Amino acid sequence: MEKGGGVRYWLLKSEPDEFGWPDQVAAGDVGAEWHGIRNYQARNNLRAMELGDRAFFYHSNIGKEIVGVVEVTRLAAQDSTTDDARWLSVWVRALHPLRAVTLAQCKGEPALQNMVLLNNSRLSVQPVTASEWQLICALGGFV
DNA sequence: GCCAACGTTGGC
DNA sequence: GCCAACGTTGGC
Repeated sequence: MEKGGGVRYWLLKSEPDEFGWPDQVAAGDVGAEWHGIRNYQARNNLRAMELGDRAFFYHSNIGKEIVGVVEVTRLAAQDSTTDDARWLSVWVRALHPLRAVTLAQCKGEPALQNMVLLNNSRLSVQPVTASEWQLICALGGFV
């Protein structure tokens, strides 16, 4: 568990008809609470996030594509949508839109074959490696 | 709408 | 602690 090694990278999944990129953008610099995570692995990833960490915003089900970059603005704390102390949420704000990078596109990239997105499709909060991050940013036109 | 993969629950 | 049954997620 590397600590203090600078910004780390993540991927957050949301169904766009529940909460999509436009909703995240509309939340502005204050951002929005990333709530509703009820999976231990995902929760542990939330807990590992630090201020300033960046995450891809992924549209699951509808779209199946990475559509933007968000930044962590509040550390993990009690999820406001439950009293159950096991569940945490962070806050994130929209940082930059991406030209959509589709799941199919990722599958076609040899350098992305080990992405969690391709190998554990059900995990809704995932780590992303620095090299994966850079490649997807390049594909998405975010330089 | 279907189904595979995965996580959780609960009986033993 | 094992494992069968069940529920959920998410790609197709």
